Amino acid sequence: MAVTIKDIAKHVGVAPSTVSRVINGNAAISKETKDKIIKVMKDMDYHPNSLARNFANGSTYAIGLVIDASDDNTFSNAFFNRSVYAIETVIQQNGYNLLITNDREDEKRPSVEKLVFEKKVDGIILPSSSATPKLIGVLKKNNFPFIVLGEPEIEKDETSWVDVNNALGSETAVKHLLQNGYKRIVFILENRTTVFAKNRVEGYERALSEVEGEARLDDIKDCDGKAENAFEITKKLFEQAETPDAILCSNNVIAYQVLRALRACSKSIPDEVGVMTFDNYPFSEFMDPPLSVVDVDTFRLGEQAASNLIKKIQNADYENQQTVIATKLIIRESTKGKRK
Amino acid sequence: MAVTIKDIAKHVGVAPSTVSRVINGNAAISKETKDKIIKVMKDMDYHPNSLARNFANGSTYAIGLVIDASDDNTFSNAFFNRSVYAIETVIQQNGYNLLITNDREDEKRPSVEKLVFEKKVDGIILPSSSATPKLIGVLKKNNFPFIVLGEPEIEKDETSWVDVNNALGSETAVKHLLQNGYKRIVFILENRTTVFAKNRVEGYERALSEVEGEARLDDIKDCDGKAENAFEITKKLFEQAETPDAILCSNNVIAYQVLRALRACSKSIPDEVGVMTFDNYPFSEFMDPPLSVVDVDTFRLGEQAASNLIKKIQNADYENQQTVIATKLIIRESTKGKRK
DNA sequence: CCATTTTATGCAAACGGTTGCATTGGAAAG
DNA sequence: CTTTCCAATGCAACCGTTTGCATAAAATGG
Repeated sequence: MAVTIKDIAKHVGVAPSTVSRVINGNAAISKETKDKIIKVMKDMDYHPNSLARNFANGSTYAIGLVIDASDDNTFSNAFFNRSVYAIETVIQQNGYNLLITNDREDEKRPSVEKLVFEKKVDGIILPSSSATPKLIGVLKKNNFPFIVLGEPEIEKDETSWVDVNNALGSETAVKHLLQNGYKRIVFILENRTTVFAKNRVEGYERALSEVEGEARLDDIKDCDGKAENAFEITKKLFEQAETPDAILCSNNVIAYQVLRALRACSKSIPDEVGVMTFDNYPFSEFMDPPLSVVDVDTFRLGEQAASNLIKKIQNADYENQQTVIATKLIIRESTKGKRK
Repeated sequence: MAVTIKDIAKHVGVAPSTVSRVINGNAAISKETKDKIIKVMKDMDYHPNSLARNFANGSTYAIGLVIDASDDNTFSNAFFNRSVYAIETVIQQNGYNLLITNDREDEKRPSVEKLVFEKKVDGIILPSSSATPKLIGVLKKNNFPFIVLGEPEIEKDETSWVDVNNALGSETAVKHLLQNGYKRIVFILENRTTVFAKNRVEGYERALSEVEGEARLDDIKDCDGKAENAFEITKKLFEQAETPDAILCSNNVIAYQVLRALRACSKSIPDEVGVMTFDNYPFSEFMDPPLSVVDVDTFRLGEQAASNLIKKIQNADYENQQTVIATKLIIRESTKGKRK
């Protein structure tokens, strides 16, 4: 067996409690004793057993991150990664560990609830797609700290969440396009049913509503979850009599398909058609032409979520808080302006 | 406080140990008692406290996954995601939880070693980039179960690891190109120094060595870690007197840049130049033209790693094992053959 | 029908820390 | 020189479960 706190105590000639106090630094211990204990701990290569520690403290020092397993889209996951990285960074700085669980609904006792009931984590972060009434109910009933990543569909005002200002993001994007001479702007989304998609649509419509009758509101296209459909959708757009002169994409994969389609139709960017997309993938800068984007700071998203959750864990009556993170427009070649 | 095993015992009128045995189902308990206990557990909404449980068992039922924090490449992480998903799936099926840590070298007591010393996990999975002599030393000294994701640079034969058959993968790819009439094949890598890159180069050279003097071995280009450099590299290739007629890319981002460059040089694919890449990104199928790829099954990679590690955790003298996963050639448009 | 084995259950120690309370010795205060 | 107070440390209970050993009851065998 490994060396325990008692071994240290025995060797130094003090009580285990004294050693414990040195480890936790939460009580007055004479410098002399302290130094002796620290030395012996080093010499004996002692490491506190976190199992025992957690048990005694009634805390796991772990926070759970739920991942929507049904989201098989590698690319959007890639994007999510920055958030995960941020979350991990913040909670580690605060002495917590990150426990990741896929949200599988198919089991009798869903794994997420298990984390709560069995006290496997001190708090959880979950994507809005996992924030079902059932789960939220369980969490609230148990007074369990949690925060939602992305604006939830339910109990918006009674839960903590962080999200990107999607509405304002697309509003700004559309306005930028309008200012650069583009008039009929089509918005292509991967899946219109999510909350964030709705918010983006809202911003899109808001921006267009300020312009006199020039915009057509049926110019919102849905890829039905398959970004590659954007290729056909775009091609069809340009077969119509009245063709658009700008396309706003809800992500980079769609943007890629749009670029392909425009090439196939021999449309030049940005002269004839402006293209803009959400999500600043590292490589949008190197696309052809370099893409203007609505940059979403997913690192800050994760950072906010994590620090918020930790506050809640450490202070039970920390009140619910909704944080909205601003997007940033990055202007590149693809929206440089329409040729008159 | 939550309801404990003692509360259950009291209500049923048995000893706590009996309840424990029912929970673990590892002893003979009369059906009658068992049913009574189960009923009361349900009625009182009892859930075993895993903190206490883990403590008593001396096990965390968690496995640690180390992520190379220095790898800021969102795209390769996206790829890694499939492995993470697989790992999570397998360990959850076995009753373990997944704990994720970024490998930060900058701290005094590196977080990875902390996981080991403080018994925060029962075993760890680490990428070969984190498999430093120091860490491996610590793990071995503590007889701590671990498995490396990707062929490690050191102690290849004395550690467990899983990897993709990179050498054979590129060998097959090159042979396919040769068979389809391409003669001078350039290999563009993101970073030639990693083990897996070396293995790929090895396969590339092996395939070429079987052909009579037609191949030039200086046809290996390194992007110095920046995939976007592939654009310039490719363009330069076609400014030379003797131009290549096929390009093998070490990942999709490179492939994308290569496609761009070829378009800029007005080279047609696959007529004049064949293009092939590693990693079957969902969208390589929708590139222009659809890309032939060396498909790397990262799901299986993670799956293997996880199940291997679990065996090792549950059976201390399970011997080290090296698993190499075959790649698969997926032939699409981009290597259809050179026009004679 | 008694001896032996098996089955079902209880008892209590153990896991390795943490922490409230008690105790001691010495310093500060009067 | 007492009295008071505080800093430093020890004692022992406790956190919730598991498990080896003991025991009683029931089943089996001869």
